[in-house]
Amino acid sequence: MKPTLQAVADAVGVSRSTVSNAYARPDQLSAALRQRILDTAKAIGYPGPNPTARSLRRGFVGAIGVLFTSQLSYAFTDPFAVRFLAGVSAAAERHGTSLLLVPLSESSADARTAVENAAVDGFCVYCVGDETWALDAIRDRGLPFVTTASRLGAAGRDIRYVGIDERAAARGIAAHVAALGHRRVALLGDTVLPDAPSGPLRLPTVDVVPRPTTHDRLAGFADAFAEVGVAWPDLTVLTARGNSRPAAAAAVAGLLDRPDPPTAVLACSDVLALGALDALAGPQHAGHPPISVTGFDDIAEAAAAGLTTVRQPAEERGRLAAELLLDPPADPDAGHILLPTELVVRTSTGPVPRS
Amino acid sequence: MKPTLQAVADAVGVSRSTVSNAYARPDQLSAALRQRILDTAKAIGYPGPNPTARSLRRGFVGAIGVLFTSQLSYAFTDPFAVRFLAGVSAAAERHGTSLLLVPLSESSADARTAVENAAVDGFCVYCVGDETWALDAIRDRGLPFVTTASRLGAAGRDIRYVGIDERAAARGIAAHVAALGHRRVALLGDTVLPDAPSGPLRLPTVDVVPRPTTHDRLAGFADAFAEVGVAWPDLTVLTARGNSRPAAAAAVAGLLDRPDPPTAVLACSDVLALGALDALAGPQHAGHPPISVTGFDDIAEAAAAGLTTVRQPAEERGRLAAELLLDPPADPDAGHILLPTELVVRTSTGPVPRS
DNA sequence: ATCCCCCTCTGTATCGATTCAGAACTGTAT
DNA sequence: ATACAGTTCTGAATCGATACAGAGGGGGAT
Repeated sequence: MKPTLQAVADAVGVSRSTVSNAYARPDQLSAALRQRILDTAKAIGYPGPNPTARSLRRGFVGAIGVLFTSQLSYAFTDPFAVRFLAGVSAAAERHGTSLLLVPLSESSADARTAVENAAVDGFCVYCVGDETWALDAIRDRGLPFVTTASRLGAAGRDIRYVGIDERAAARGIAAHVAALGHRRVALLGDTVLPDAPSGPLRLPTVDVVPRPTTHDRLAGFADAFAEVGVAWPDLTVLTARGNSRPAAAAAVAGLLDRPDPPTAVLACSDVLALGALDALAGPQHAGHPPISVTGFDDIAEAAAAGLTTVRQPAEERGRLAAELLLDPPADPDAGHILLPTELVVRTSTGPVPRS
Repeated sequence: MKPTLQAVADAVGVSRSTVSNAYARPDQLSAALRQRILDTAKAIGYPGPNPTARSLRRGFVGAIGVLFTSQLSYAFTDPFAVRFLAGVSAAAERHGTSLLLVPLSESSADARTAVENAAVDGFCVYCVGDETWALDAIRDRGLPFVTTASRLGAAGRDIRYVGIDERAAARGIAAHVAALGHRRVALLGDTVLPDAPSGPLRLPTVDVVPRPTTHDRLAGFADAFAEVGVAWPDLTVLTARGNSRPAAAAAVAGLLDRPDPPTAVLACSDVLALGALDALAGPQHAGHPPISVTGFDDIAEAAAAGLTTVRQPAEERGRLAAELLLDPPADPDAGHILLPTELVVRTSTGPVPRS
């Protein structure tokens, strides 16, 4: 059994309070006694005040939870998520707060338990899907949180939120593509519908897409093309199972054999766009006219690949989310942040080739 | 004030134990009563058992700490560290354990406190430097841990360890470079000496290098060149402040103006190697004979850059570290794992150009 | 009818600290 | 000598739950 505070107190012959003060409030006792206590503690192998007991008594933990509404191990493979995390960690670091990464198993019941069992003072929620259970679970626990879910952000509720205007940004990059003359285009999203296999999809309207981010970006793309006379049914929608390069490549490859392949592919993320480029770089497409590709997020690889994309401040998003949580602004309106985005035109887009 | 277990017990008219059982051990009470308790709890807004109190009583937390012996926010910018983390998180996920990322401020006193205050059941320590304070602090707390520090690993102590044979792997890639005929080479390491500015360094012997990983890799490089008759003093050692591309580029650029530039640069990490390539791709080097470059780790960018490097299983390293911590093997020898590495030859290395 | 067992539920001790009002002591001014 | 102010330390209450032995009641076997 490890010695406790009490054991040290007994060994020194003082009260428990005094030993506690020796650690947490040096000004409450004489330096000599404090030293004697610390020495004795070391001598009997006291590991220092138990953090859990301290948290219980003090009423706070000194850690914030980071909740990815997907597998945690996936998060580390997503460059955008990693940059978000880097931002969160920078803010936490400055604040001296730890970060608790909460793992999620598949079943949502377990996921709720994971939220309920997390010893944290609040949550940063990185929303990948349309799940509200996570927010509900946090709210039920009465913990403060900040979210990145565009739908909730747009809801303008009292929910603290850091995001971008997904739809407007998407419209912007799509307008660029439209201005280059593209009219036969494919839109590529991650898990456009929950269980659809990678490939083309027929959707009555964009509003059936459950994931808020995917929905908003697709809707933005559609907005821009609607303005140049291309209606929703004339757009090809591709889904990739999971935000992965191979899945995106597969989805795009399936399109290339068709009689009238698109002249441009607009992806909902850079990772998907890179997958599209992979497909276009393959032998299947060799000799055919080039197809323009756009991404979203501007991850590091995008520049090297010459990808035209939408830049959003990823670290900033994480940093602000954590700061909103760690020192909440007095003004509730300040808890609702929309960050600017920027269209970055590189070499992956060009005018429609005349055939 | 949030309602407690006791409040629910009072509201339902049962004992505290019964309410506790309703949450943690459904088999200990009738389904009907359990439902009534859960309903009442929801009605009065009880947030569920307090995780901190539960941990205190149960004696474990359900989280493991991940300690980077450097700024946490740096860790997310290092591709190798991210892959390590991905591995740790995969294991944690499977085990239903959370990950506590402990932030470190500059001062080592604060850093110790950070370790002392972390509410965790054990630590995975990702060692970047030669710091032993972290291990000492963890040991003083009496917590189990697993480390990646090669020096400790090599020490063959009872410390649990997952790593690679740094020196042998480094010797392998250096032998490849030597076999290509290179004799005038530069070795590039991250923070070879703590406070040296980026650029060349004169070291009496490799053993003055404090960081274990950097030391072992440089020593491995030197081993290979010693075999072909190039002694330590004939090797140029370059240091880059921090494992960053620009710092590496700066260090290498400083060498290009010299009368006898090296024909090869062997870097201690892919990030540094990419920096070296940046410098060589710049206008300063245009028109000059190519310089071979090697990296270490085989991060994702390495393949795209055609970098010859040493592949090591990064996720695997993290995964095994976490598993060693989460289910300790009965056999103590099994707690000491050396993973295989592989030389990956790409286009960044070639024979010495005849001038 | 008696005994025994099982199923539910309760009471109390306990996890390991922090907090805060106040006791004891010391020294200084009146 | 008395009062008063500081400093240093103590005691008891408290944070919010879990564990475990055991009480009480109902039903089946004998």
